[in-house]
Amino acid sequence: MEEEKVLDVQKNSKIRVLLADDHEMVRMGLKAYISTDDSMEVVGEASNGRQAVALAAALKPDVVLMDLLMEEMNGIEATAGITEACRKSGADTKVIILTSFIEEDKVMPALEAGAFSYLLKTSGPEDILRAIRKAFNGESVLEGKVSQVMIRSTRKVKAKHDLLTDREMEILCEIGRGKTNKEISECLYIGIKTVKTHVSSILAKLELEDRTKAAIYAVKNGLSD
Amino acid sequence: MEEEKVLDVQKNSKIRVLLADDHEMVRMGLKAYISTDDSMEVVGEASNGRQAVALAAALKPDVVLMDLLMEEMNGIEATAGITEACRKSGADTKVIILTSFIEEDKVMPALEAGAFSYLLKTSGPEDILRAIRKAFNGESVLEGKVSQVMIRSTRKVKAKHDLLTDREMEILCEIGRGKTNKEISECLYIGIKTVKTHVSSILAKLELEDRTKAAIYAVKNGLSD
DNA sequence: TTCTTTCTAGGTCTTAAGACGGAGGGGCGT
DNA sequence: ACGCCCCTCCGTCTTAAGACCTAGAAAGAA
Repeated sequence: MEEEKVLDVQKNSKIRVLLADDHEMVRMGLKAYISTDDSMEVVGEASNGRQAVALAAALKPDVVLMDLLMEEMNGIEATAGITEACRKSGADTKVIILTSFIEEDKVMPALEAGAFSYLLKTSGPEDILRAIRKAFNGESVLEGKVSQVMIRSTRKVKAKHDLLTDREMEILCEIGRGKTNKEISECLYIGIKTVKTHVSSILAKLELEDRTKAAIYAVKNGLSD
Repeated sequence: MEEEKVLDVQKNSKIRVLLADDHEMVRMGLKAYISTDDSMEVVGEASNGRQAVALAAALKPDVVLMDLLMEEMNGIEATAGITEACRKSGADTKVIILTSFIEEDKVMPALEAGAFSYLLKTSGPEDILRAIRKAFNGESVLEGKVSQVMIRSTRKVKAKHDLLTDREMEILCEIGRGKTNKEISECLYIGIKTVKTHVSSILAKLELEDRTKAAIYAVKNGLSD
């Protein structure tokens, strides 16, 4: 019995892990470490978000270790894509965010996108292996500082700016790039009066007083690159 | 002849590499990869800048792979420390900066501190091994984008905003927090006219057109928390 | 169809912003 | 003592910003 179970773990039910990180080096490090643990194995590697989603759909891994900063498609979008695909296919893939910094504004979006755990790369490899095992068993792990951030974020709930219309978002982005109403009207091929109208409703919706505050909002929320 | 040289490389003069990165994972990845190359070996690992300097002094490695973001002492300070120690001891340790992002403001300081090469972690491991060999042979490698940044940085040399006076910096910070002239005048206990004067000279010095652009500048340069 | 939302735009009015020029006092180096 | 820079403030003038109100066209939902 006992032996069978062990065999099970070793042969049939190793935890299947997909790595998603654009740094080959990081993937190697993770792979090297994961390979030292008999209960899990790396079944695939993705170097960008798009690949991660595709591989997750194809491989149906138990766990995805996901970096947030990737080209093509960032980790949050990829996480959303994977959980969405899971919901449809009935698979049960847990996404563990594994990133370098606490980017306050990315913790909540990541969790909303369906991330199961959130770890920092500063955690030792042991922590990561533990998190993989826990995720497989349905237990979520949030790095210490993450929960603090969550508490601060809970009352925010949602980004205010998603009550903006598409057009308003465009204009907010331009404000965040420092453009004047006139410049915005020229680059969007609309009248300056129209721009003013949009700006007014942006300020009202975001509860801000002037375009300068709107620009700061845009920059801090990464809306204008 | 040829063979002797090869033997030399394999037996006596493996390139001795010191790793300095606070992520154990990254060190593992690098170590794994370097171990696949017979011409080099990892002789030590440091998880912060202070350790890196100490180990470099003790081990006198040929090459140090140095991350920029570390606790205790950052990569730039550590690089400066190592090159300084080298100069005194006559050792010839090459420091290769290996970091995640192009942080424009850190490229030049790193090179000034004595960094020999500058690589991004997005480079594949092959590039890194190549850079190690090249560094050992006295050949410097700058990742593509780095040279572009250098060109852009050469004329800047310094951040524009350090030609601002103390008072102007204070006011720029407040602008970056979204305050109006009136609010600034109140919180600094000066007249609104005075604020306007300062704002005008800030805009002139930074070559910006309005306070919104100044606010964006402040936020992007992290001047206003 | 009707109602609602979004995008467009015009008019009017108020005010914050910023340019430009002048000016006095204080600190600091030579 | 003199010049230079910094901080302070004044007045004037122009214009960009933004509030507030109105309104038409198009698209989509009820």
